Amino acid sequence: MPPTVTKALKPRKTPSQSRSRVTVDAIYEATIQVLLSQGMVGLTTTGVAERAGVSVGSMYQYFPNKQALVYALNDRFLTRLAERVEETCARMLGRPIAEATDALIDTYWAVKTERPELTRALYRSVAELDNDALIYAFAARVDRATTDMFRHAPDIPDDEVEQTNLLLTTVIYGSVRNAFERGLGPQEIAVLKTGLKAMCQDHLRSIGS
Amino acid sequence: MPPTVTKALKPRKTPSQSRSRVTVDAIYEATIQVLLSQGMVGLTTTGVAERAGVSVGSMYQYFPNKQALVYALNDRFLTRLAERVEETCARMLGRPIAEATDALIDTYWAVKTERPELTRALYRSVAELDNDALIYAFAARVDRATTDMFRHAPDIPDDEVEQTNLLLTTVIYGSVRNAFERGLGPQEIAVLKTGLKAMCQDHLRSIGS
Amino acid sequence: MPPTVTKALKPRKTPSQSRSRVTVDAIYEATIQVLLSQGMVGLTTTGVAERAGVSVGSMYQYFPNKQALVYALNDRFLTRLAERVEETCARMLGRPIAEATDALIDTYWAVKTERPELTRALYRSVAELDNDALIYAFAARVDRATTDMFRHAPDIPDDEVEQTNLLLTTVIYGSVRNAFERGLGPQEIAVLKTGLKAMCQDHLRSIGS
Amino acid sequence: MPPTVTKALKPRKTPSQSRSRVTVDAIYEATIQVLLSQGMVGLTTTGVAERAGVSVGSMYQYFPNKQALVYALNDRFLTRLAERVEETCARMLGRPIAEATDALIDTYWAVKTERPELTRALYRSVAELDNDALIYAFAARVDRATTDMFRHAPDIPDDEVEQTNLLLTTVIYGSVRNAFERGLGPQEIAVLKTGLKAMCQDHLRSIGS
DNA sequence: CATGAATGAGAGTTCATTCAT
DNA sequence: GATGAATGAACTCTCATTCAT
Repeated sequence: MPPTVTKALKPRKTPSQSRSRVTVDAIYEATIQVLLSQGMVGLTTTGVAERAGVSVGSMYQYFPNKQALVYALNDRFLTRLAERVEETCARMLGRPIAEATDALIDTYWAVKTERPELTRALYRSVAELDNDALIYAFAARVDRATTDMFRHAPDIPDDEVEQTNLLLTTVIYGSVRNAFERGLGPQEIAVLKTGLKAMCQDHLRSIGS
Repeated sequence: MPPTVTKALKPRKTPSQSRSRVTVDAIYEATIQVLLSQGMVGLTTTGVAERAGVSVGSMYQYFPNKQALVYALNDRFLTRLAERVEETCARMLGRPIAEATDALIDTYWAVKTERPELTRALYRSVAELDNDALIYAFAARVDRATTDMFRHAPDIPDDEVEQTNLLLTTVIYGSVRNAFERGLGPQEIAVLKTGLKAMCQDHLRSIGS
Repeated sequence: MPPTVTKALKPRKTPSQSRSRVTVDAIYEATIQVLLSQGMVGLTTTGVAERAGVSVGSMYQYFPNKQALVYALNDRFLTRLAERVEETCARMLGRPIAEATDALIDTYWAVKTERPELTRALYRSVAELDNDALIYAFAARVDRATTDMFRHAPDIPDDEVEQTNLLLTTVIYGSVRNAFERGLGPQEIAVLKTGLKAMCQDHLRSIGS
Repeated sequence: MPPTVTKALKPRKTPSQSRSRVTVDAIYEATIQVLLSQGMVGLTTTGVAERAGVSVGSMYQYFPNKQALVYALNDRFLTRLAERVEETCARMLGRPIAEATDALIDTYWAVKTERPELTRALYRSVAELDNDALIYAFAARVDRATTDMFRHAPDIPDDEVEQTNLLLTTVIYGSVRNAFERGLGPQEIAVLKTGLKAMCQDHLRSIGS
């Protein structure tokens, strides 16, 4: 059911010259700024270009259309996220499942905490259809990493890996997202993190016996 | 941080005459149809009016502007959701916390399952800023109901109610949402539900001792 | 080899209400004015709308895009032309070929003379690809009429009709067009008309014997 | 009524160095390619430069603006055409008018047949106003040649030369153009050529007596 | 001289909203 | 009240042209 990309959404060219690099980076940053301050609705091409101190024409030299801007942002963000998760999973290969899960939560939480507003802004931007494909792709990528991690854990039977992975990731990702969308204070956030970890541990202990 | 409403978003009047009622309902339904088939981007006033078999002018008789349409939809949906939760909470007043939690999950899950695509469409529509206020309001309302339920549970100390409520609701709402956004099959969905319930029970048992 | 139409080029709706009629007519006339004074290059949607005393939005209510404007103009013009030719052909059914040819030249010449600048402007506008289809269609229509006329002439063998028709129409249409494109004075034009008629007569006499 | 040139349309300099020569030729050829494949609408400066394997900047070294490109193309083509006609006329000096006319038709037809699509493309490009001047100039040049040829024919009275020239050239040029614009097959084209020649001969015989 | 990134005026098009009928 | 034609600000995107490197 993953939707198909109907438009060119990738940057026209990977910028290598220094001048281009600066321009592209300015555009990225401007897109984030505008997205945060005006939201998806207020994200206009001229607005972004202006904020980036660049002409519209220049922008279109690197991004074939408006969607490509947001797409690129999501791509960057998700790539970073996926890399982080993969890193963690690699580091936790062979460790007991409880430890692995804890590490996963830590990693996920950390990424979200780094630029929380950007995270929220991006979640919303996904409404523009074509990004769905991107999301699915990254979900699959991350899924592969965590599944692998769990499969190598010494304390979980092979035939439970899939199911456990599905449950844990769904609960973790969903809870983390929700935690950050509720506009809570840092204290409550901290409490939630501890609670989530506890819940997972309790459950793992319960099925482990 | 809750955003403030800057526009008139409510329907101009509560329609009481029968003819109006029909018109308004047609508009509601048309909005849903368009939202589902075209997404937020393709939701135009003329499009909705046409689908509803009503003139744009008439539509503006009942909804002062485009946002009001989506606002009303969210309002309806959230009201129904809140009522259902409140109902459950009332029914579970005084019951042990494990039972109460189970019932909460069942209720929440049931509401989502009823019109899953509409649910997703609405989630996305929230991107239009002003609906945030609505969401916050309903979150608070539902929170009051669940807190109340947990406070009357015989097996939980008063000073843990707030925390437990925050954790459980965050995890439940987040997980349920995530479960439905992943585009999973019914089997996996069912597995997830069972798993989520188990996790909550395990945790409650753990802190209960 | 006739090109295919790739866009909607026809007016959105045939205007029936009086207000619409006025609007559409104003747009037609404005398009002609702009086409004559600025040429195809200077024909902008806002320019036409302004000249017509109408908002761009209104224009787009009746014409789905810029091309449709020119398309409509060509359509109108060619329809009128075709009707005139068909009329003449009908009137000349059964007449000797010499007379028929003379009448055809007169008709064609008359149409061109009526609004010569418009004629030239339209010829040029055809450069916009999709109008080719229109041209082909009308060429075929007119061809049918003239072929029919010649077939009913008493003084031409059946197996020469096709060829004679092709030659005469090619020469007549081409010559008339060229005559008007050279920017000649009325005197020279008149001389040309006489000369063209004479040429055709001479040839017919020659092959008739 | 001949339009006036408002912009610099000629190449900046006559290229004499060998490197320049190659560049300019590449640009010429690229312009033709693009014109044929994309039409006048798709003829962009960057597109041509790319096809020519040259930077836009370089192109502007040789052609002051976009129009100059098309202008140069027309210039080249028309010059070749004029030269061919002048050649024929020179060769036919003093020959009887019938022969001369036949040769003229042959020449004109041959030029058109050589690169028919280019011919059509150029005809269309003329829509860009300023080329009109060019056309008029060449028309006059060719006219001079043919008039001269006819004036030296032994079998036509001096006071009929002008008129005959006007008629013959108008009919020939118009018919040839039309023949090639109708999208006919080679057979029909051949028939037309024979027919056109016959018509001219018949007429000349008729006025000659 | 060559390059091609940068420019930005201006084009086509959409759509929320109004108001004469 | 109902209608839907009219409005026009705002948006996305193109492309001829320039000029620092």
